[in-house]
Parts: sequence; structure tokens; C-alpha cells
Amino acid sequence: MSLTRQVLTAQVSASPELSAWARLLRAHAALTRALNSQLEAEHGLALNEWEVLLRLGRAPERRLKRVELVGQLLLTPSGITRLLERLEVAGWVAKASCPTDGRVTYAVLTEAGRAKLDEAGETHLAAIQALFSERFAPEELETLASLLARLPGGAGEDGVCSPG
Amino acid sequence: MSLTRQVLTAQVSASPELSAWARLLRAHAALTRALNSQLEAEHGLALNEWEVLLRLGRAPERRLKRVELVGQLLLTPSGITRLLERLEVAGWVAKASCPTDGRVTYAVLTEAGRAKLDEAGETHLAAIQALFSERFAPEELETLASLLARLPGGAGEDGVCSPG
DNA sequence: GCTATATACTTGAGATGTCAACAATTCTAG
DNA sequence: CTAGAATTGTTGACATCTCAAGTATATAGC
Repeated sequence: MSLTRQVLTAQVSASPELSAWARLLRAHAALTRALNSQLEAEHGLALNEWEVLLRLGRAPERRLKRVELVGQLLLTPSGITRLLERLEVAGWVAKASCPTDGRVTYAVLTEAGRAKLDEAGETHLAAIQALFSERFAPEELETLASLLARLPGGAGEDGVCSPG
Repeated sequence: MSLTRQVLTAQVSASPELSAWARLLRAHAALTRALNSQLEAEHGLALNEWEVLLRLGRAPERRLKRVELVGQLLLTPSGITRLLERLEVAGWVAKASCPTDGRVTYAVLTEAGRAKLDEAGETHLAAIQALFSERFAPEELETLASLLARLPGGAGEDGVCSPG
């Protein structure tokens, strides 16, 4: 009993997997907080909202199905519905229906949305680049990115690995 | 105008910093979702709750000030208050006041809390180790952990970098 | 000693996202 | 072509966390 606990505790302390995971959690929390509050203060955008604008801006015809956004942001379908609702109210995104599939609703970046994306991108992108390039040489950055890509969710745009 | 946009878009696409950041976001979302739902299903614990139990279990006398938990989990003070409230209701954590400083309330791991930590740790730790060791060789894991540690929040237990 | 400031924590109101259940449309097999 | 299954999306109820404001204690400067 007491022995079991000690052994377990020792394993926990020594586990390189747990250590990596804990650091990922902390880095995510700290970065998210810093970048989100800056983006919010300067442009009135949340991190996820900016990412939606970015993904729409890069998509062909600046439009994406909800399902595609679910896969790219790893939110649930209802999360995406509500996120897009906010962007629609702000006038940065509009709905469009699909002529060939009645279930689908596209999210389309409006002209105002594209302007917002550009405006916010200027400082937000700089903030991201500063945070990372201050700390890593280019090849370290490359290593970090490729290691992170091997974790779940790193499959890119496709590996949708249903959230839920 | 149009040119500016194209240049910006090109930069965005090419930015290794943004790429690393996006991958970190996706990896965090996917891992968090997987580990949290498993932990919730098997032990009725959220990720943050488990981490509090773990930190308390490793602390001297199994007790920590709220402020220390704020620094370790990177939540806000009110987030910690509410998280601990849930753990207190479950009987895994108790309050204790500090004899030398009347402002401080300690969070103390109870015996039931220690049992819960052990019970949950067995499968949760295995899940973490599986996810990481499946994908990385030991030295890659080491590299990943040390790169992540250089990001904000990686200063360890001290660099409290106030959340807010 | 006493005011001013800083620290530790809590609380009410609100933001963002999840889950479960549902509606609508499309695909698939007999 | 039609019944059953899968896919796409929305909605209500709820969980978790943040922000702003407030309380209580401690520390510093005069």
C-alpha cells in the first residue's frame, strides 16, 4: 500500500512523458493567455475567431463548410455554430447554402472580414513571430513543429479525429 | 491594397512560427480532449482536477497555498477557488489556514484524495505514456520537452507570469 | 502608531464551449 | 424506390473559466 504509493509517485516524478505533457499544457496556457488578451485588446477578436478568419481567408473562394472548420479547429459542431454566430453578428462572415447538398451551410468571409483579418494579422502575426523567434533558432523551430505534428491532431487538415 | 493582402497572405503561409503555434494549438486540443474524456469516464475527474491532486500529492505535507496553484496551473485565482471547491465537495481536498499569515488558505490533500490520485494515476499516467512513447523515441521526447520548456510558462514552478 | 499600498482570496455576472437531443438532407442496400 | 443509416447542422441545458469588484490581512513609509 504505502509501498505502492511510493513506487507510483517515483514513477510519476521520473516520467519523461508526463514531463513533456505538463510542459505542453503550461506553454499552451501561457501563450494562449498572452496572445488572446493582446488580440482582444487591439482588435476585439478572440484567438479562435482569428483562426476562423485566417482559415477562411486561405480557403478557395474564401468559404468553408462548418464540418471543415470543426476538423481544422478541433471544436465541436456546436462550438463552431456559436463561434460563427458571433462573427456573423460582427459582419465578418456570412452564410451561404450549398446548391448540391442541402445540409451544408458555408461560412464565407465578407469583405469586412477580409479587412479585419488583414488588420489584425499585422500585429498578431508579429506577436507570434516575436514569441517564437526570440527563443528558437530557425532549425529548432523546425524541429519543434515537426515533433508537434506527430501528436494527435497533427494529421493536418484531414485527420478529423472527431472531437467528442 | 490587393498587393498588400497578397504579400501578407504569403507571409502567413510561409511563417514557421505560425506553423509551430498552430500545431501546438491542435496538439493541445486533441490531446486534452482524448485524455480528459478518458479521465472523466474512468474516474470522474477533469484534467485540471487531476493535476491539482498530483501537485498536492508531490508537495511537502501534501499542502499548497492557492497562489502556488495559480502559478503552477496558470489559472486565475478565481479559477483555482472554484476548482478547489469542487474537490472539497468530493472530499479529496480540505482547507487549512496558515498560522503566520491570515490571508492564506492552504489546500490539503485528504486521505481520500490521495487514494483517488493513486487510483486515477494508474490509468491516466499509462494513457499519457502510451500517447507519447508510441510516437517518440526517448531522446525525441527529451528534445520536445526541453523546447517546450523555453516557451512562456515553462519557467517551472516559479515563473509565475501572472495570468491576466 | 497609522495611513497607504500590496497580497491572498472570494463572489456575482458573463463568455465560451460541451453534451445530448433533435431536425433535415443525403447515401446505401435490398 | 424506399427504409435504414449516416452526415450536417442547430438548440437548450449546463460546466468551467474569466473579469471586475470587493473583503481581509499584511507590509512599508512617515
